[in-house]
Amino acid sequence: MQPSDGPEFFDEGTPCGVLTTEPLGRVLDYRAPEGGCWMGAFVQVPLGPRRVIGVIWGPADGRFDRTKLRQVIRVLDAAPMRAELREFLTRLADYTLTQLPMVLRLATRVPGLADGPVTRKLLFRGDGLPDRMTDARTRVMAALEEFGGAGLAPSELAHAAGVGTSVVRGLVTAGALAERAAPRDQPFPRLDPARPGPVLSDDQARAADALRKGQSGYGTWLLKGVTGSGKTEVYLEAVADCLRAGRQALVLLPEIALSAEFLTRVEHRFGAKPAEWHSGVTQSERRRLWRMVGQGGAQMVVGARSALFLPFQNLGLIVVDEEHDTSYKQEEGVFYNARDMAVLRGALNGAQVVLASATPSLESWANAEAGKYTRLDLTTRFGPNALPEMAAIDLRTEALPANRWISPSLQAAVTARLGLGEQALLFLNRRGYAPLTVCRACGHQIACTDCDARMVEHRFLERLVCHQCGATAPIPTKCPECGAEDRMAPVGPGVERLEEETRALWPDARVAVLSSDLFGSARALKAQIEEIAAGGADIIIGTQIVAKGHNFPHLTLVGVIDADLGLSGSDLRAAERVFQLTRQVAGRAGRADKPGRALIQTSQPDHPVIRAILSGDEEAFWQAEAKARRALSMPPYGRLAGIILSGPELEPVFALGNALARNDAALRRINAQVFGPAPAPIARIRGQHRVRLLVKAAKGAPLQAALRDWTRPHKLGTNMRLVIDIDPQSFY
DNA sequence: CCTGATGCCATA
DNA sequence: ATGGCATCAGGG
Repeated sequence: MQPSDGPEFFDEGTPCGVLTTEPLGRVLDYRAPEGGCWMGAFVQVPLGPRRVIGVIWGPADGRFDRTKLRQVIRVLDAAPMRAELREFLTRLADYTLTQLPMVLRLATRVPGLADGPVTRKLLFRGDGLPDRMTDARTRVMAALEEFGGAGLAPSELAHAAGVGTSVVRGLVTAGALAERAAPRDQPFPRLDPARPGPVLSDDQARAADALRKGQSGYGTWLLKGVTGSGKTEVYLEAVADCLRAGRQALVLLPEIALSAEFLTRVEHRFGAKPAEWHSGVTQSERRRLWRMVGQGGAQMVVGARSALFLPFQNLGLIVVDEEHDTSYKQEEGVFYNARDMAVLRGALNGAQVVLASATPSLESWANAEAGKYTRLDLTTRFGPNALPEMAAIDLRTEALPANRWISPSLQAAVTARLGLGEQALLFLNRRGYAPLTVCRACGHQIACTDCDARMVEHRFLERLVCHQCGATAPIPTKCPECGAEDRMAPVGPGVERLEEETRALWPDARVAVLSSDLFGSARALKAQIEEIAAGGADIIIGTQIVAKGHNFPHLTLVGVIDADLGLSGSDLRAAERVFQLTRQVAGRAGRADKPGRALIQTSQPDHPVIRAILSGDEEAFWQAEAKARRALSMPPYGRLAGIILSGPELEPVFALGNALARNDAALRRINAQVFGPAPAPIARIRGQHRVRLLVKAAKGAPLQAALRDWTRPHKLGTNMRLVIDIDPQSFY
């Protein structure tokens, strides 16, 4: 486990480079400890008055006065970090513009790393004879005979014998039982890939075969199949091949999809459950998993995105299930997309990567088109109801009354669903009450004084809000232009106004609105979503956040209020979300045997994207969507970066945003454009005001370097933060 | 990220 | 003078 010499070994007292988990932005030199140390070793080092954790990262830099070097305190009891993982962390830090120590932190987040070898006391047969035998004592010795080959903890032994722990203690004192220290962290039960798998359909067998033939070195697959088509069985065959080759497999699932059901399926296939890594796992299990993964004592890990940073010894396969799920994007601390980073880690480890989804992201679809990924399609559908009934409501022929946005056809459909006790979702990607406030006397439109943008009425806040700069103003009763009293009128719908109309149409229905600005915290939002999923609402009104990886099992009708909004480029992924939402309804219909329906209100029913959605022709949808994105040079045919500024006071945060927007020479050098500043989707989190800018560049442009040059000269005020979000998932 | 040093101000 | 707190630089 520990290399004892060679070029990667540092003899006691010689300088070596240590990367700590403190945000220093550079590797520090230390003298090797007693017994020496080696590349990748986890160590404890003195830093100022403290002791911190680090990893031997390379040879000493040498510029620091050698006589002033402090010594590594000790090498920690953990398998050294392999070169592939060190390279992965370095590349991830470069790509995401995050300080390397922050990324190292992700790979060292394990309880008890700084502790010595963790042992526990186990009992074995002792040499002594007990002074007297009782019935209870006989049972204890018999239980030890039966179960105690590898030793038993006192409580386990007492439990097995059906006696109290005092009986066991008495036998220890008498010498009939001996205590010995044993490592606490035991290997995980072996998985047996030789067990017979399920009988696969032709489709599945073909896909599994292709994966098997590819099992040498790196390669990425896009495994596409509708819900219920058996993607899991296919990739579990890839896991089986990986295990047969003696390598480790990692299956990533969106946090929300991690379920006992999945673990049971693995157990059926391989005879034992895999190791689990996610936020709900206890500290001691996390420690056991982390150590066992590093020693080869865990063959298969099922985990959330952070499992990507585990110290695998011989990683042969990474599966990213539900690869389109937006929760793979971490938008806090280190901003990374676990799906993309899985591909990077796979490449560095010479591992296979399988991206699985019923509705792949356009990014993955395009990578398959470009030949970077190999596509595997499971085409078998089940039942005639696999697709929802989809129809356009042509707003050119079905005229809506003034200030109404729910057409009679949609209204009738919702009423029918409510009668069946099912849920309906009305999708409108516009926050606030009304996007425009107009004077009916003179036609004046209330615009932001600082921006070229109209003020959006937010009745919830009782203010007009500029979505560009975040400025707010009271809702006027008098026209600022002509002075007419009480002639100001809200024009157009936002979700708040749609809620008003909905409550008027269905006064007895329980209506829930999901819009990012109505929630102070992500947690409150998640709680609300879970309540709705459990049936806590009859009608859901939502902006794009409703599509963020959540399933609503009672939902059978989706009404898209204004599909044209998704086509105008205001939100990059709106069309993709409309498409995924309709597919989501399709999944429900197939499983619950309830016919699903999607009604799309549009005034452009002949638009290629709308037509593709209506026809259910997925390839046509992607082709159309790809064409639209290419025309705008948007991802995946262009690059984006979000800049998030935050601080306790709004004004200085905006001032910095404006300064950045003005001084964009470094961006212009690579022909990148900057948009904003605008309030972030969640404009205030934990008292911090958040403002964001968006940078758009061509696909091949050296974006990271330009962003570094651009932001470096700007000094941040106290308590202000600037973070860069490469490939942002959501933005306005 | 922590910590200890520094400096400014409010208070004894 | 003295202590409290906010701000800042340094860490090998």
